[in-house]
Amino acid sequence: MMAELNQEQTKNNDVKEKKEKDKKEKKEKKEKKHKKEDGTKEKKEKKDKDGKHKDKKEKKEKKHKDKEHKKDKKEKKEKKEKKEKKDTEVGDKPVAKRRLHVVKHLQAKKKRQEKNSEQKVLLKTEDDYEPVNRWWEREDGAESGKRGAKKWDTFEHHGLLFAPDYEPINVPLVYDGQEVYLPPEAEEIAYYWTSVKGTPYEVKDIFIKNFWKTFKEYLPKNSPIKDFKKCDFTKLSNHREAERQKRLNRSKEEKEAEKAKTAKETEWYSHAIVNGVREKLGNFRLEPPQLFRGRGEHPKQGLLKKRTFPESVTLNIAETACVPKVCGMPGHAWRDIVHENTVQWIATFEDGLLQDSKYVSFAATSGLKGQPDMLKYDRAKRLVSKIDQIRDSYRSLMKSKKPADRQKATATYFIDKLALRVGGEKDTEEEADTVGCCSLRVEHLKLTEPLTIHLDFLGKDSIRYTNSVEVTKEVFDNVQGFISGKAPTAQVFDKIAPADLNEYFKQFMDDLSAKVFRTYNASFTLQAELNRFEVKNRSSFSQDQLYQFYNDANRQVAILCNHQKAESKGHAQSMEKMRNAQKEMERNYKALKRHVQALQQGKPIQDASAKLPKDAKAAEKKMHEVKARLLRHRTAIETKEANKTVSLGTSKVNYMDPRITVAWCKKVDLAIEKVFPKTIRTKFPWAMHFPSSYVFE
DNA sequence: AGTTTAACTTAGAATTGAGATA
DNA sequence: TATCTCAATTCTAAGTTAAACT
Repeated sequence: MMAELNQEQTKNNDVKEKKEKDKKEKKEKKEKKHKKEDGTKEKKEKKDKDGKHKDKKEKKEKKHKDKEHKKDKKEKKEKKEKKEKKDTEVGDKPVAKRRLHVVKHLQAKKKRQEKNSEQKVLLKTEDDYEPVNRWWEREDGAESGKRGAKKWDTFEHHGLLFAPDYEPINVPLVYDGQEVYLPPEAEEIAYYWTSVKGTPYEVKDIFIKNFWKTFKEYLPKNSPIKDFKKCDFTKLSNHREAERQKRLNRSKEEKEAEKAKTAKETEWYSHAIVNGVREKLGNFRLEPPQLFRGRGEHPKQGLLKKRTFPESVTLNIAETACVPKVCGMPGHAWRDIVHENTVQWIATFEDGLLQDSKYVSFAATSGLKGQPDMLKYDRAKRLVSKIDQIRDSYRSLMKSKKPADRQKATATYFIDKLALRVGGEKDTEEEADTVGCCSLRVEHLKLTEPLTIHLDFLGKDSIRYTNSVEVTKEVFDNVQGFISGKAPTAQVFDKIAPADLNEYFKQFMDDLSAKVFRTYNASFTLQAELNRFEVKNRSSFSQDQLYQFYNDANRQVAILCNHQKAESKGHAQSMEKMRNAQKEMERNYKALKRHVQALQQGKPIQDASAKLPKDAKAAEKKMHEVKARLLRHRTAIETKEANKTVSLGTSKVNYMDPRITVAWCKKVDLAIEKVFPKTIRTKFPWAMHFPSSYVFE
C-alpha cells in the first residue's frame, strides 16, 4: 500500500516535472522568437539605433540630474514662491506634462497669469484644465479601439515604479516562549504574515499551510522553529500596527508634505503620450511582494508572490522614444524592449507566483480603454435586434437529434435567460474550483417537477450563485437527459465548450460572443426598469426619490448578474442603530401629531416641557417636516438592508450602457452627478452628450 | 481540429479620503 | 476636533476570447 502510494507520488512528480519542463521550453522558444525578430530585420539598423538611444538616454539622464539639482535649490526657497513658480515654470515639469500642454500654451498662460496677478483676479481658462482626448468626435470614431488595430504612431512613457525593498525591523518572533530573531529574509515573510491579521486568510487552512511551507524555506537550517502552533507573531504585528498608527498620527503638515512628495514621484510615471496625447495609466507600480491572496479555496493562497525585478519586465514603446531608465534598481536592466503598436499595454511582467504574465496598461479614462469600451456597448445594442432570431434558433435546436446541439441550445438558454458566464475549463491543481455555464456539474443542479431548476454553484471569485428558475419543458427535459446516469462531479454540458458556443453565435453577428449576452442583459434590464417610470408623475418626485428609483433599477441588474459584496462588519450594529433612531422619530412624530390636534381643538397642551411650537400653523409645519424626515429615514433603512450584500458598482462600471443612464437623467431632470460619480463620468465622456431620446433597443 | 496562450475585461477586497456627526 | 461612516480609489485576482500553435 505504502509502496504503491509512493509510486503514485513519484509518478505525479514526474508528470509535474515534465509539465514544468515543457513550460520552460516554451518560454525559451518565445524568447528566441523575440530575438529572431529583432535580429534579422533590425540588425543593420541596430548599431546606429543603439547609438541614438544611448545619446538620448544620456541626455535624458542629464536632464534628470539637472532637475534634481534644481529641486534641491528650490526647496530652500520660500514656500509661496515655490508654489507660484511651480505653476508657471515650464522647464520644471516632467517631459510628459510639458509635451502635452504645449510650450506655447504655457507661455500664453504665464502671460495671462502675470496680468491677472496684477489685478489680483484668478481667471481660469480652458488651458487650466487637462485637455480631453475627444476621440469619439473623430471621423474614424473608435476604429482604433478594435482588437488588433493599430493604436499608435508615436508612443512614449517613463517606465515603472518598483516596489521598495523590505526594511528589516529586527523584531523577534516568540517561539515556544523564547524570543527568536530571524534573518532578514525570514523576517520579511513573517512580516507579510502579520498583514493578513484580522482577515479571513488568518484562519484558513490552505493559507496557513502554504505560508508555513514558504516560511520554513526561508528559515535557517538550524532554526529552532518547527511548529506553526508554537509561533507567536504578536511582536511583529504590534510593530506593524505601531507603524500604522505612526502614519495615522502624522501632523497635517507632514501628511501634506508627504502627499506632495508622492504626487511628484507619481507625476513622473502616471501618464504616457500616445500620438501626442497625454493619457493616464492604470497601474505603474509593480506589485509588491506579499503572500498570495487567492479567492475562495485557491490552492496557492498563502504562498509567496515574489518581488518583480526589471529582468522580468518587458516594455512596449515606440522605436523613436527614449527607453525609460530602470530607476532605483542599480545593476538591473529591462528584460526586453518591444515596439508593438497593435496592443494596449506599456509593459508586461511575470507574476511572482503564478505562471501567467501581467500587463501594465491605461486607466479607464483613457481613449485606449474608452474606445473598445464604447464598441462593447454598441455590440450589446446590436444584439437587441438579433435576439429574436437567436431565440428562435436555439428553441428549434432544443429538439435536435444531435446531443451536442441540444447542449448548445440549452447552454445558450442559460446564458441568455440567467446571464451566466460561459465557464471555461479550469485547472483544479492550480486554481480554485469555480464554474460557469459550460463547466456546470451535475452536483450544481437540482430539478423539481414540473419545470423548476435549482442552481447552486461557485462562480467567478468563488461567489456563490443560487437561483431557482422555472424553465420551458424542452429545457427541463434536456437538462434531465444530460444529467441522468452521470456522477455528481460529471459535467452537465459534456459535449460542448465555450468555443463551440462562440462559434455558434458568430452566425448571427460576427462579433457576438457569450459575454455580450451579459452586457446586453444588464443594459436591457436597466432600460426596462427605467421605462417603468411614468414621466407624467415626475413632479411628485424629489431628486432623492429619483435617485432611489434609479438605484432600484440598478439593483435589479446587479441581482441578475449576481454582483455581490461581503456584508460590512458593522452592518448589523448600524442597522440596529438606525432602527432605534426610527422608533425615536416615530415617537416624536406621534407626540407632535397629538400636540397639533390639541392646538387645533384649543385643548390644553399636555406636555409643556417639550419644546414644541405654541402656534398651530408652525406646529403643523414642523409635523410635516418630521414626517418627511421619517419617511426618508425609512427608505434609507430599506435601501441599506437591500444593498447589504449587493454590489451596484460593478454593473455601473462594466455592464450597463451609460447612455441609458444619461438619457434617463435628462428625461426626468435628475442631476447626473447623483448617479454617476466623478470616476464614472470621466470613464464615459463619450456618453455624456447623448439626448434624452436615446434608448437601448 | 484540438490545445494553449496573449491580451484583454470584469471582479470584490482593501485602502484611502472626504464629509458627516458627536 | 476627533471620530465615525461611507464613498471613491486602488489593487490585483480571475474571468473571456481570438489567435497562435501544435
